[in-house]
Amino acid sequence: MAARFNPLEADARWQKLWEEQGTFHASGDDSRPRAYVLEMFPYPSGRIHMGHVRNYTMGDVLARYRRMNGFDVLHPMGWDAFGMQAEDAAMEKKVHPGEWTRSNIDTMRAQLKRLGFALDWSRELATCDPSYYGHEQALFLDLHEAGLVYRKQSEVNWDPVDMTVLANEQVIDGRGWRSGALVERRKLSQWFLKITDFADDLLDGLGELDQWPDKVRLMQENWIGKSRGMRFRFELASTEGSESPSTGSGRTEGGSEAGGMGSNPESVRAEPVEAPSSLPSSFEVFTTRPDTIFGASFAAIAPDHPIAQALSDGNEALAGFIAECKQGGTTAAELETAEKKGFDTGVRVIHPLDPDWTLPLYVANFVLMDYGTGAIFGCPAHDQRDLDFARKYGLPVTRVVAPSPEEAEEPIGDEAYSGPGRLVNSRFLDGLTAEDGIREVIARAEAEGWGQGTTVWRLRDWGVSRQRYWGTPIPIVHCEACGPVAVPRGQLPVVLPEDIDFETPGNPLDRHPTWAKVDCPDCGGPARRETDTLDTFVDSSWYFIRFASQPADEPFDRSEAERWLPVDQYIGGVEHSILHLLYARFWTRALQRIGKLDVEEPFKGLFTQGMVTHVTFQDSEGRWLTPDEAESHLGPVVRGRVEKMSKSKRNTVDPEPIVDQYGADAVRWFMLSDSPPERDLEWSEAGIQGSWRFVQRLWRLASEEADRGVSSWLGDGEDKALDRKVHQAIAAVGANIEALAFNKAIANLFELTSAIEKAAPSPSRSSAVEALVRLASPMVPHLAEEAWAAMGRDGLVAEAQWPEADPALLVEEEVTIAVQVNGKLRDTLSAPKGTDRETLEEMALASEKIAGLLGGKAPRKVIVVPDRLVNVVA
RNA sequence: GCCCCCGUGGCGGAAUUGGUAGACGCGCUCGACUCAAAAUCGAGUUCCGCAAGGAGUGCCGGUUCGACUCCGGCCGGGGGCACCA
Repeated sequence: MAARFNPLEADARWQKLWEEQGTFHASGDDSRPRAYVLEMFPYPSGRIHMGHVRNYTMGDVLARYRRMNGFDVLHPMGWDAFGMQAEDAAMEKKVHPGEWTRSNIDTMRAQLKRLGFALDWSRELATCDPSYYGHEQALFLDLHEAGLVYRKQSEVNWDPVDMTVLANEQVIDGRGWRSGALVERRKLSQWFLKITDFADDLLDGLGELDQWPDKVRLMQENWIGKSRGMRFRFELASTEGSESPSTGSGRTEGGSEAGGMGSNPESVRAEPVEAPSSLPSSFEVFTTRPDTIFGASFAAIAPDHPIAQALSDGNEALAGFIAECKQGGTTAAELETAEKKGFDTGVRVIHPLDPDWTLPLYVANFVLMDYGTGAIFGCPAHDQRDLDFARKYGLPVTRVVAPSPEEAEEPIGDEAYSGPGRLVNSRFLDGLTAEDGIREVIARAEAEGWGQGTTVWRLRDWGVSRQRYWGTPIPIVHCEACGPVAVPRGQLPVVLPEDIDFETPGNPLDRHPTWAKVDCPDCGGPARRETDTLDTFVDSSWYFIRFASQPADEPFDRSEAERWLPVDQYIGGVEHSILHLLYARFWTRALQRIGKLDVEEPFKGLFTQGMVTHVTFQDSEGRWLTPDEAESHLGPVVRGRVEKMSKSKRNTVDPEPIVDQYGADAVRWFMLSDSPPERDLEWSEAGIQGSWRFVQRLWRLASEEADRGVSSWLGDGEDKALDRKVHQAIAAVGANIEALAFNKAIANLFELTSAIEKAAPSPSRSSAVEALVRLASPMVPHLAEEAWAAMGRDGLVAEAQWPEADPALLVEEEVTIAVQVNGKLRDTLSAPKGTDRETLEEMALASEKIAGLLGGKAPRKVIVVPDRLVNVVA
């Protein structure tokens, strides 16, 4: 038997055999229980990186483990193949996005295959293939028919140089990430999916996802952002008479006389301005704290609120203020330090619970048009922003919530009080708790008709239009006569044209000479195709369904898909916690609502793995160096932080040469060892070498056993201690794989390996080696097959049974009992498992050390935990 | 600002319901084999101490016979969200 395991030769041989035999094809129609294991499919950006290797290795171990435990396993792979990078490449390298993408897919597929993943390649799909996106277009039309798709004008980030819409993530400090041009807000007609229809379901559904990380559920909960509260109307006070507000005060800086128009001589001779006639007589505000309504001291509206717009007509000061608000930076840091600014419009509004009480109306920079109603009432005593604002503009601050009756008149200082308490200074609400107060005010508002209880969501409908070429064409035709018309099903897929040009910025579909020109499917008149494509998140919102079932003539077969779904274990990066996972959940529920698929949640179990990190190096001028460069660099080198592998920091490690050098198994082993899978894993040369040594160690053990052959069965009889270790390892490795605690499963395997190495030859030892090979096979499958064959076992270890742990062998016969005095360890003793309390106490007190420490005195108390410890309280 | 997670040897990290802290790996030290090296094997490796012994899971306090684990208050690191009314 070869002294060393040679992965260069063995890996390919086994990979070929698995492929030829279809070892990892999902059957889907036999009697075995089914398991669907899925990792987030990759974007074909060029080459596989270590993050992929880690992600797919984890899924692979689980998939192989499930197969060995008698499951029919679906473990597919595909390509999230649409996206902007391909267009960027087209512009930079003058290659067609499709060509670039497909060639990347070929490269990456070959790289993945070299890692020996137990994937069902017969189900491979790429979202850029018309045989995929054509079905997506059909589903889009299904949702459209069901009223879950609509079109509306919406503001987008427009890059005037690249002539394209940018995602929020592509706007950096107000500029396009590529062109550097100042981004404009433009109104465009966009297609939207009604995800808000499902807001409550998506929120409630989180409660059922008990196999999801709490962190992800929390992030989705915050993203959906449900706020219960009340909407109510403020009537504008009459604008006639000396209180005429129409010119506004124009003050944007603080003044103590709030709304003190009379002091401004200009206002006296102000012409009666037209504003009131074009002004609505009332507007709505939203609040989560209707109980604090008697603490109101002002109302404020967003700069782009219709009333603000109307008032700014002919009021230059206000128009200027509004313009100023729009210029503000949008970065987190800028917002945090941004000053609360307002503009007193001079208009007054009537308090809904007291017609004689009016409040000044401000336009304020911190009120957002796209949340709630774009208008608020300010209650400075109990909201920090309102308090800052009130202090600045000299508005009254009235406490209406007090933690105790004694503090009812306690003035508010620099901090708003948002804690619990009872209502004060609030007329009929006095004495109520906040909750009761909220209920009471809503009840009264609803009875009197000026407001109602309501729920406001942070979640917005999903805008799916992208002014891009490399995406799924939206299957709609715009007819001059009929408006937007769905492309008839028989004409799907709407295929992207291949002959396009990227020389000019903008969407090539728009400029294509013929593609968009069509006849209206309804009236036959002249029409134009929708040239926007779908957000690529749509592509990834249903690929897991297509994996489960892929008929040619429809997106999926319902009963076949339902047999596999939901995905039992989904594994991927935490960066997809919100968007991808929320969209996929929405899409699945939408399909359920329209009766296409009876699945509520797509992913039963979710696991988010950590990143692969590596040290960074910089030279004296701050330039990033690769580890190789750092070694040979002549000047001083600064060893930087351990960071996520990235091209810009030059600390990436390409998996392929590593596989060339050490083989797939060593790489896989390293990806699983050391760090818990949810945390970051630091790549290191020492680490991969350690893995390589283990692979060889395992091989030595197996090949020695194979060489020894039948003679070992004539050995020294059973080795009970080793048998125990084997069965404990069987139980532990299995439990740890199921818990996705791969690092612990690895530790179990190390331990078993050491135990076997130390054991003398015996039948026990031979079967221990066989068990070890089976237990390690999900992690190091090539080596395991090689060892399995060398030991003369039939078939593939990939198809072998996972060994069964004998419960009788899981417990030790002799246990070590800790003996403590006052909780401190002083001695240990050995006793048969299950020794009774009295005996253990006697044994402990008989110990010389313990007797010495007690100094002849009787213990005050003795605590005995059977099979664990005796604690003597002196 | 709000929310969440995490602080354990030189390093990555183990530790069922509170019950022998440091499993396992990396690194390091010593030894064996070797002309030598690599590979491999053996022993050791929390800290202080020759030892007996003592201290020890970010810090301070509490509950308990007993706390890495539970509670309160700090400090430090990471992540998410954000003028969300």
